[in-house]
Amino acid sequence: MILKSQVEWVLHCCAILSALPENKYLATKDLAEFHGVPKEYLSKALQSLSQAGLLVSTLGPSGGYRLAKSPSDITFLDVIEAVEGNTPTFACTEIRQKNPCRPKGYCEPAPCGIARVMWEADEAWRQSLRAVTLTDLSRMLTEGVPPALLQKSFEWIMART
Amino acid sequence: MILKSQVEWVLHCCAILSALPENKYLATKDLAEFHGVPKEYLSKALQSLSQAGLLVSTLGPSGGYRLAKSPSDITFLDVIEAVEGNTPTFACTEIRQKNPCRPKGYCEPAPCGIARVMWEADEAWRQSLRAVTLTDLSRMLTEGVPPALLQKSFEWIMART
DNA sequence: TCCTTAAGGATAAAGAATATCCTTAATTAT
DNA sequence: ATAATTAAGGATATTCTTTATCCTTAAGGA
Repeated sequence: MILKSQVEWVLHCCAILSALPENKYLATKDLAEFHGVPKEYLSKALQSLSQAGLLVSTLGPSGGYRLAKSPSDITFLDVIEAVEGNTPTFACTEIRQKNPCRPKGYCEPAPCGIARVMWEADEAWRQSLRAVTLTDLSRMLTEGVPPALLQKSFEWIMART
Repeated sequence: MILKSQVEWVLHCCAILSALPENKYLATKDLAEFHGVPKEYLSKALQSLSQAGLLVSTLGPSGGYRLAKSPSDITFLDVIEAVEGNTPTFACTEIRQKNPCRPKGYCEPAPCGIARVMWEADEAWRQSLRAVTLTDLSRMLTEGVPPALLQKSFEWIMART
């Protein structure tokens, strides 16, 4: 069980977009080049973020994507769920109903205990990811990085907005 | 991102095995029939549990599997990791190193902040699953179930040990 | 001696992840 | 106007993982 590589990509993209000035857009092409990932496939993931209401897009030259809201209002979970969907990682197939001793037509009163435990763990995971915003991300990704590299990266991005 | 169906299967199997008397074994065939899942494929998963030291197997007629230790000493996480492996759900590919502004040969001082957040969420998930044992599972799976059904199921199993 | 069983290797089928390509429509710059 | 640029989305291909199935081997019990 492993997350899509797109999750890593879009989180890095969000960090970049967090640094953009108001109403500036950055194109998929540039985000793909900056991160060394395939443009077309990254595009699919960014479309998902757009549909989830996390990004705003615009067409034409100088078009691309920007954040739809403040970085402090976008969490890791928002981004991940936009790409991965929000279906639980555990799919209960109710195999207890296959029990050969079970009376025909018997109806279980509650969800299977196994599913409940798994869903609770899922929720712990989500809770942890809900607690981190893009603002936190920006801080984490910049601290410890040489100022010269930060500056150069910033200029690289700004030259393409 | 979804867990293998084998995870559900072996958790149910562990619940059954928890109910076995000391030094009694139940065969893959019976576990597969009870849960209505393919015997050969279930077998692979049980082999994983065995290799992980959670189950003990024995050959020949009246052979099969039993728990290798007390149900209170086996957690959900133990079982899940035996089947799924313990590789983190987030695989950091270090795409920050693709940054075109990054000096050649520059070495990052610490793991990527994104990976750290993801790994922390992973740990929250694991922590939640470490907190539930097979003893807890037995209780959860039996409460609310009609005593007649429990009894019949127990007899079904005992008849095959 | 014969039957049953786990272990494990080989292989196949189905589905998901990872792309690539193309068309369309909107927007901007010239 | 026109041409260039861009996101959106459909179609398709490739690779990898999951989900099996089959077979052989060796061990244990009747």
